[in-house]
Amino acid sequence: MDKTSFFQDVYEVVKLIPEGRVTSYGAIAQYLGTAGSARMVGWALNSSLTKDIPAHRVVNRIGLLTGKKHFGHPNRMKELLEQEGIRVKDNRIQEFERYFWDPKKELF
DNA sequence: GAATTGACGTTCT
DNA sequence: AAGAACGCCAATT
Repeated sequence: MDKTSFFQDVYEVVKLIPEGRVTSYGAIAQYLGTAGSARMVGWALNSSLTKDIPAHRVVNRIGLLTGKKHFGHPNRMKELLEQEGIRVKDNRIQEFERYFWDPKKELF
């Protein structure tokens, strides 16, 4: 095993997120066993922007598009989510619980 | 090398 | 109930 490729693990999980689904930083962090370091997930995704990682499917615990500003343009993230059939109001995902994809439940 | 910040979340006050 | 503080760990300055 590597010396904790936290980032790479995050990429794996995010890439496994089905279309029309979303997850939260904490969920990924907990799945990786690094609960509490949800911030690192954000950092990881920051690097994922230049990769093939659909980071727009990852939001904070309340379904708020906190990282929209990192997509180059604030509306980019919202547009991407809506393209997948997810209803987004301002910066908040509607029925977040319904779209929530928990790796601990789906993958575990 | 120390201090600060950051796409969060939990817990204490 | 609402607000403030802390913890996580890496990257940037």
